[in-house]
Amino acid sequence: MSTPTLRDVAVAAGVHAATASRALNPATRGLVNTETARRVIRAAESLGYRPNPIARGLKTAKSGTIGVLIPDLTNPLFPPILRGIERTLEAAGYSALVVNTDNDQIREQGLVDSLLSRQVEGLIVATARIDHPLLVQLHQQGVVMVMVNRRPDGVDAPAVAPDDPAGVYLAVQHLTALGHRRIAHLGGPETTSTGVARARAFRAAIRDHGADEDPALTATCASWSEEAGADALRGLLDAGTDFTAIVAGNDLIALGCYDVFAERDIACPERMSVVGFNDMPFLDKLRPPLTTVGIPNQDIGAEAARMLLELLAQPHRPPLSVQFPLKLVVRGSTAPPPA
Amino acid sequence: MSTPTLRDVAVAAGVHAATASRALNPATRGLVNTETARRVIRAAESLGYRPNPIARGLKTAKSGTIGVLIPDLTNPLFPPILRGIERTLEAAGYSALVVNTDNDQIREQGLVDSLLSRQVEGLIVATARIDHPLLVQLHQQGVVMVMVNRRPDGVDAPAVAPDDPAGVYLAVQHLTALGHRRIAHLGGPETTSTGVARARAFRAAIRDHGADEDPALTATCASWSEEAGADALRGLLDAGTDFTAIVAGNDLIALGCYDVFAERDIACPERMSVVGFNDMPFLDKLRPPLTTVGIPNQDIGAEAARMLLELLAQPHRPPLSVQFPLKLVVRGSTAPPPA
DNA sequence: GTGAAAGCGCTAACAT
DNA sequence: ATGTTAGCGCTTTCAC
Repeated sequence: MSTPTLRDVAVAAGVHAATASRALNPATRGLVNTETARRVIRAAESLGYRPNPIARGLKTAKSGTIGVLIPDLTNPLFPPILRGIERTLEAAGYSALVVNTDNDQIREQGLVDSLLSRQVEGLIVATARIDHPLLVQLHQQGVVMVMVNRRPDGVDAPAVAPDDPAGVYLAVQHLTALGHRRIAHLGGPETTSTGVARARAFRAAIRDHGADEDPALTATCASWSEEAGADALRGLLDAGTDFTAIVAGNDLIALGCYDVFAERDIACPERMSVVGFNDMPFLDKLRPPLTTVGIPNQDIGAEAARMLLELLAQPHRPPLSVQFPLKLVVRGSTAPPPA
Repeated sequence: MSTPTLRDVAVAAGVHAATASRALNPATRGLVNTETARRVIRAAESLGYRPNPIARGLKTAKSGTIGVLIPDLTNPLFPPILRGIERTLEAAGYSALVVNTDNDQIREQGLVDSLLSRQVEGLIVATARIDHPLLVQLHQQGVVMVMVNRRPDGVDAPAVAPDDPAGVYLAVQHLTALGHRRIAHLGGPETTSTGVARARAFRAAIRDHGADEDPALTATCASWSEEAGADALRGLLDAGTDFTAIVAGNDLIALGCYDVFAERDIACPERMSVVGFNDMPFLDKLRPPLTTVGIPNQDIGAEAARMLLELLAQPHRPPLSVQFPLKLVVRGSTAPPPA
């Protein structure tokens, strides 16, 4: 009385299991008599037959499953990405096996092992550090993968990422248009490619807009967190550096700035402007609402999944990477500098 | 040169595949000579053998996989729950197959079909509506499941949920202690058990604390969202109802109140206090920071997973439900009523 | 204690 | 166009 098997369907339709298989699979249905096919399909329906992808996978060496490596699902950046991934995979009959690595290399190793032994056909990796030996190794082993947001050195896999430089450019442009000349950057960790890329883009954008190029205006945060952002800002302030605006490496770092503003009674945006990066949810509820660079995360996820599916279909395509355009979301945390 | 199979290990160790299987499985290792077992294990290690759970599953009818139904991963309530689930499953050698239902019944049906055909051993369901025919049906079919947060009528599965009445009680207690007598409730939709339970608990708490029991003080939101919360509050205000504090059905609804406060120039907390429910991230960054009832979501998820595993191990256990204690997080959105 | 053999549900040659 | 056979990688009787 358990779930009916292909054999049951075949018996009910009066055919051999192989024929039933062919009839049920749209790709091979052409090989079988239309009338027989209809009969098999009807039998399958009336029995409530559902194919067992596990058994199929054992035979075809395809699991219909993609592994997704996320560092921390609690970071609001990732759920929309995952959403996009799932939608796309789902439409293609694939499922996502999602794991949280907690940015822990040991954990990651174990989780990847587990994914691989579960026969995932490919990996979508949103956890890349610049130096990422595990990924290099997997890539060499021929594991098909697509990177999201970041691409480590030495891994020649396609990546889909926001166009960070363009985003930073938008932020700096906005601030200089408001009249700011001394703009600080609170960058993400130098161990992340995102951190490095945004910092580099910041320097270029400052130059392009003719603002002050002062190395003292750049600080690096120990992590992408409020605390690290607050620490970095305190450092800048304590050093006596003079500036009227901040481009934060991401929204969390910008939130850290808010903490310091409260601590030291700095009026935002009157005395200091800040721009975040990511457009996390609920930023519009802050006081002041945070001006930030918005990233189309769901689209990015969807594109990553699309690319992976394509790569699986055509293993020898050149790995093209794509960059998504960003948009500045202007809210209340930016204003002209104090006179 | 692909990944080594059990047979390869067996050959390397000079034994039969069956023996290798026994040696590698801790549960059956006792059946085999200690020395042979050691040899097999060594061979497995040196070949980098990793068992194929798919093949194992085909034989044992166990996939090592649990389906998790989430309405919307973008809702910050769910990532921590999922975190707790994954941690627990992972420790037990299980993996989670996570799907977003978008609260869409058709979609949900399809996703559940897909999970079931992927042979999930059980379901953790965080999407329950009060009336949920699909779950009733699955439950009748003997699908093992555990509910998170809500339990629909007619489904006799264990549930792990926050102790909502206790949370509402804390909120009301806090407000009455501050001196509020006329307290409004902006409840969640009546189609959700959470909405109904919290509204009921609100009335009871009001009575227990001797505050005004006025039916006009209770409104129901069309959904658990900012917009719906704002709409409900506008309705109450427009009706001329008099009150000095609000217990919102959840944080999103409370955020909707903030919008209306801004719209109508109502000072919070001076003229109106609000308490949320859930303690979403970043609530402490709002102006004013939101007082809310905190829910140990990760613990809840972990417990749900634990219960499901237990249920799988002992199918005929009585379905015990558990309720998690909540704590009030007092921030800046609550103060004594205006004099 | 270990090997032989069968089979989980399905699909892909191969044969008819 | 359909049936036969074999086998994916593993576990589990059942013999020995």
